[in-house]
Amino acid sequence: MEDMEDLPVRFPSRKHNHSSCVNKLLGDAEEECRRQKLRFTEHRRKVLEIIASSHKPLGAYDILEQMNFSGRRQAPVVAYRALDFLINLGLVHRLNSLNAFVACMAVGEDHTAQFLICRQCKNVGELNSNRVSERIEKDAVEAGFQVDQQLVEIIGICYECAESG
Amino acid sequence: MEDMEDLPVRFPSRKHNHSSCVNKLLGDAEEECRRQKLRFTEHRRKVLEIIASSHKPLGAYDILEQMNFSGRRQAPVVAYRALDFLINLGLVHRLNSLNAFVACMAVGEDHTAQFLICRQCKNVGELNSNRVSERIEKDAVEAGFQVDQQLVEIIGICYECAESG
DNA sequence: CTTTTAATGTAATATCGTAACAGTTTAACT
DNA sequence: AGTTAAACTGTTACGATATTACATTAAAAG
Repeated sequence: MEDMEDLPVRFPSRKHNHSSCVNKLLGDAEEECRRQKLRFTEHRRKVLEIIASSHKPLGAYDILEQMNFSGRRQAPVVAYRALDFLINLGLVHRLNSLNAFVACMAVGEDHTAQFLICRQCKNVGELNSNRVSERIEKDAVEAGFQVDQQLVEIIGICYECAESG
Repeated sequence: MEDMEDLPVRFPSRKHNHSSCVNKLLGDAEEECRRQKLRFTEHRRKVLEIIASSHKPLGAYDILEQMNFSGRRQAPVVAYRALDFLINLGLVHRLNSLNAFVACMAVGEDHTAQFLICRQCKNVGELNSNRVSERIEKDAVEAGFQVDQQLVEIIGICYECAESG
């Protein structure tokens, strides 16, 4: 009989409250940085805020455009440095098929992630299926391969887009 | 009880015969083009040959470098056009995490594919696990997502590299 | 043999990402 | 506090990846 674990998934509804999820993520980031004695600098906060304010993946240069606090245009490396930091902390994920970035939707939950990319509305959701990651791990090992990292990106149509035609 | 289907996997051994796999792939390509009434032009043949001659993923510009038949340097678009063609035909796969390309190892077998990328020897193998693709499909659907395409890239250490330390 | 479709040649440019190095801020330790 | 070491920032330049646009040529279909 099949393992019936619950299947966590987060796909951003069209009507969910953005500002609350941004605030949660900023809070989590602050806490995590305190715990690990890392610095949550202005750039890092700003980049996280920008990414968290959209569930559509943003390119590094999109982010950069929104970083002109002082009217000054930042150099690309500024965005990339902050992104590296946030990715290492697990607060941001990189989507390889899009060269773009999204906020993590399951911070602090010790999760695996597979990304659900809607090619219509462009929103990205996060499937946190241990069944998928375990299946991959097992089959890779059976094939003689030792797994360090899994990248799973699933392209298709989300529930809301399927409904509205 | 668990489904015990066989698990096809191709990881290029250090001592396998390259020229025979190149020839097979070129033959498959010709046949497939005849069937679909598509043109297997010089550029396309050359690009496929270059990719098939290596199990290490090649970037578009690496390929380009090897295309200097006539001493003439080709424009990037030449490589990208041939790559698009070969990818649509299923003869070549793109690895998103590396911005690079590899030859398909299971042409004409109507297969799903997950890529095994060895971070030591840089060879890339192909796991053709229907169990993995079905698990992804099921869990995505259960999460309300309609799947069009799956991208699965697995980074780790291959069997031969694990053996030799 | 002409019409239409597909492929090529060529140039320019867009997009994505990193290296290198000097200067500044922060944290940690006398 | 003053010193040192580590982390972060500013800035410039550049490298790597990929696409657009358009004129030309070759091939297939009628």
